Amino acid sequence: MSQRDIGYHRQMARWQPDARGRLEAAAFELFRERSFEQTTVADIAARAGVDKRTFYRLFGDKREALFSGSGHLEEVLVKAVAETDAAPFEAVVAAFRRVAAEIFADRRELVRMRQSIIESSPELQERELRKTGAMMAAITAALRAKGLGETTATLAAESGGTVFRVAYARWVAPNSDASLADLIAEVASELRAITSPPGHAVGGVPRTTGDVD
Amino acid sequence: MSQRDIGYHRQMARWQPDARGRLEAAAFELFRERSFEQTTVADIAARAGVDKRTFYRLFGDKREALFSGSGHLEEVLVKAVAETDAAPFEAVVAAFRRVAAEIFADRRELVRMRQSIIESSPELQERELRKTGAMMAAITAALRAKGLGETTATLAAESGGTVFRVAYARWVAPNSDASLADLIAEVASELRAITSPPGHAVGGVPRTTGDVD
DNA sequence: CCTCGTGATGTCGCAAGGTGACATGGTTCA
DNA sequence: TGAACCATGTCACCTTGCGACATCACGAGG
Repeated sequence: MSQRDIGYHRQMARWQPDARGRLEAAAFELFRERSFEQTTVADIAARAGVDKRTFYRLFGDKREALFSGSGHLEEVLVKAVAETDAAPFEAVVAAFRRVAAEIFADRRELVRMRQSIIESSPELQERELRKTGAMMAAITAALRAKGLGETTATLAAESGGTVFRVAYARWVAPNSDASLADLIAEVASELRAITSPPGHAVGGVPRTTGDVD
Repeated sequence: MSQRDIGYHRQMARWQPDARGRLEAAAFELFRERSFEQTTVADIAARAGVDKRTFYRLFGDKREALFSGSGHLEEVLVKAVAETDAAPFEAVVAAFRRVAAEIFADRRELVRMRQSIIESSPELQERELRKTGAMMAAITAALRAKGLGETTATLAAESGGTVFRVAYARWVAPNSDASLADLIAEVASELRAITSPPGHAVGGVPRTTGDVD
């Protein structure tokens, strides 16, 4: 069943190395070939040459195979937020622009494929929502660690996240060619315009101190 | 097993009426008594006096039993947004204040119980995220129907949603007694403060007027 | 060189989520 | 009276996920 007859080359370990990587790759391929729903964990394991049980030991559940990179992303984001000393919202936007350049910039095609997989499955959409939610929470925590109040921190993190999601959606869209970092800057500016006081004057906010708890 | 000795009063249908309502109630009770994970669909069905298969015909999946009201909520929200003619962000905030008064105001305790159930289960959290996401999409659509651009509509809807979520979290919190509508107004004003243009020379975004698609 | 422990895997079995197909029996209308 | 209807119950089955136990290469000692 598995490949026990390998072992004729150097290392010659009992099992081929990087089971995790092979499983991620197998899952990605299969989700594209068939769909997420029509791919069985057994299928993924088979293509990766391991047992179904091994898949679960490495991933927790079928969806996780597509979200392995989110940990790293969160890490970079939190560090970026912690290191800057700009105002909360600006700090978060800057952090997103940084990951845009450091992590996403060179992977547009890959991101597009991944996105199309996610969009085809409600289950994956839910998981993505949870992952981004966790990232927002991490950013909020990082902001709070800098002395900000709960509400201010949450609002800054969530708003920044909204800006990122909108920019990201545009970036991933078919005929888009602008850089993600630029799109983020644009969207952030639009958000400022939209939330500026009812009247009109997009400039000076009429007081409304942001004094939080 | 099912409903044994009923049928002595008027209608006397083959089955007790409102299977859906009984299932929702049974689920709510059981999720509180044990937890979501430790409650089986079979348990819920048994308590409601119907078969497991009936549960699935009415709900789609186990989580759905807790989110039946979201349809109504979305409906009211969309209508409120469609009927006003205020600026986008203000329109969304106003819509949320309306549902706060019309739907949530009298149900704080129930909402608290429900929230504690959701917070104890990752699966339910994911589902809630998806439901709120769907509501934001509906609001975005309502805004677009009024002639707004995709980005503006999305940003207004999402920002309004963020304001609502933060206010809601405060409202549901243990020692809170302020009204949800008031909290929403407060939080909205804080968001305006946070996103108002950087003091002055912080991070002037390069150009990028808020010109939407 | 043998032995034992360790760790990543494979095997087995099973509870629970979810679904298709078909059986049932009140209700309604011709 | 009878047929079409329709919400339910029944049954069989697939898949997800997990606990428990068996394996076996590899490394540390004796």
